[in-house]
Amino acid sequence: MESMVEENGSTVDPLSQGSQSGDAAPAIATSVQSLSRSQHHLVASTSIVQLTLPLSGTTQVQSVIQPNQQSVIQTATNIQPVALSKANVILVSKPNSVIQTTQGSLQTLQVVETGSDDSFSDEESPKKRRDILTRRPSYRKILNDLGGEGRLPPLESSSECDSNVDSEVSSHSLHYQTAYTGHGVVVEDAARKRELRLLKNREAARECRRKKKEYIKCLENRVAVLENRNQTLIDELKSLKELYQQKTD
DNA sequence: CCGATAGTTCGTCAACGGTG
DNA sequence: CACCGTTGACGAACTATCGG
Repeated sequence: MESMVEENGSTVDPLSQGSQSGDAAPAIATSVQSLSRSQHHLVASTSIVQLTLPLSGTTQVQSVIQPNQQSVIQTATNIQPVALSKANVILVSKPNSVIQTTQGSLQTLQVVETGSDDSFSDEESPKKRRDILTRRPSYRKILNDLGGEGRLPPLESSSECDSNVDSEVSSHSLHYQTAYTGHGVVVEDAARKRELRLLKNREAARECRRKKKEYIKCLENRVAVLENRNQTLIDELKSLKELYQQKTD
């Protein structure tokens, strides 16, 4: 896949970035684990573009521009929200980056060094740490959240599939009721409960995989949008640079 | 055509979180 | 706490591709 390229030549791969930083950024990013056995820790940004800007030392800053919301500046190890109004252009000068808007107002980017990639404090419980690292909202929730931004439709309630399950299960249940007489009722009951559970889980797995595919499609669409937007911004940056160069000459 | 290999799909289990 | 839904992991079955 083509990487996100920025002024200073650094590249950002929107699908691998989060695994490098190793932190959780719920405000702007959602991690996906094990989309396939050879594709671990795919990370999707909910932003339109991300620019990686090397600053002093090892600190990196991701500039996240969202079309319908305030933009966010995030370091690789910690979230650093900076308000940027929509449609502003980010001009980056290194090493002490300054966020500059086209309206002329300057917003100095304050970078907080955290010292290590491990953004978890000692006070956080192992369980919480593990949850942050490994737990992920369901595909339904992720897609509904994305849909809430107004760019993606909410995930359908899959009522068709649910109703299919219900009808199939209920028909089995009816069948079970007729078998609850005579000896070995307990054993038979357990066996039928297991059968029912397997049936439900089978359907649940199908539904889960369907949602997963849908989610991946959304991510792929988003990548395409991000790449387009990235190119637009690169072009815009280039023209602004040329304009600036003409003025200073 | 046939066997080997890789990739995909499906069912199942287990772990976890949410809910009543 | 029991129950249920969700989803990662695993193995088996199936499918596609390729070289001999």
